[in-house]
Amino acid sequence: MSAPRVEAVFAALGDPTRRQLLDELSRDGPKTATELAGGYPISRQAVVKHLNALATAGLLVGERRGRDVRYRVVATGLGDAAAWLTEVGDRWDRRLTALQRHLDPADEQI
Amino acid sequence: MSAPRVEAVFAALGDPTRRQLLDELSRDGPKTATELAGGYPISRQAVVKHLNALATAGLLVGERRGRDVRYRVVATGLGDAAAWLTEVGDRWDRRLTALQRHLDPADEQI
DNA sequence: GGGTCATGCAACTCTGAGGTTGCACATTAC
DNA sequence: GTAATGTGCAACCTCAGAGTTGCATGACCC
Repeated sequence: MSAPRVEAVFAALGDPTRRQLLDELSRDGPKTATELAGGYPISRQAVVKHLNALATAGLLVGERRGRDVRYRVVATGLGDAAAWLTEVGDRWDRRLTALQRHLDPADEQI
Repeated sequence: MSAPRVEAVFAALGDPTRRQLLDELSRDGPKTATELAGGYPISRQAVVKHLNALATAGLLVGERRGRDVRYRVVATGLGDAAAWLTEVGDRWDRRLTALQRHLDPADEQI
């Protein structure tokens, strides 16, 4: 259940522009695509595509307000990805400590 | 200093095959490229490219042992990425609670 | 030595994602 | 009403990278 979520989140976060957008929205609060596009060397349409990718991954939602759409961060998706990272890291740490317990000095160092 | 590290880590983790490889290595311990390749529907060379990408991001190291090279996980790079995720998430949470404090019911709901 | 096995290197193909442009559709402002 | 502004849609282009194949190199085993 968490697996496909993490899948989409990392795919979305793989692009540096998308990380910047997420960063900016989390810092400044909700903005429209046109407002955001001003700060990047790419077209508004390109920004919209990135925002849609982030929204599909569950990291953003776009809320219509008359003529414009304001995008805001949804933090839950990030939590899942962070959990995956720490899980892999911890798993390796456990392996390391388990190995070190059995280790005689003649063996190669880990 | 942490920024370019995170950059490389997310770029590396953006590919599902690379996440699987990292997952497998963290679970089963060090393996060679040929051993790993057996479990995937792609060629050994493709696996090697992925392993190099992960190594460049500082998530793996390859250690030569006579004829073969054993790849093992390095957990530190993951920590940086996890820190970035939780930072963005926390930042948004702070924004949320700050907004809710100033909120009068007439305004739109966040 | 000769055979086997794993790695390394290089050239090549090809799909998909990032980007652009142009235009149509809504909504606001005058 | 009309002009201006923001969004949505679709066609198109380009290029990085995921994958392949082939072969050379180096280490192990007999």
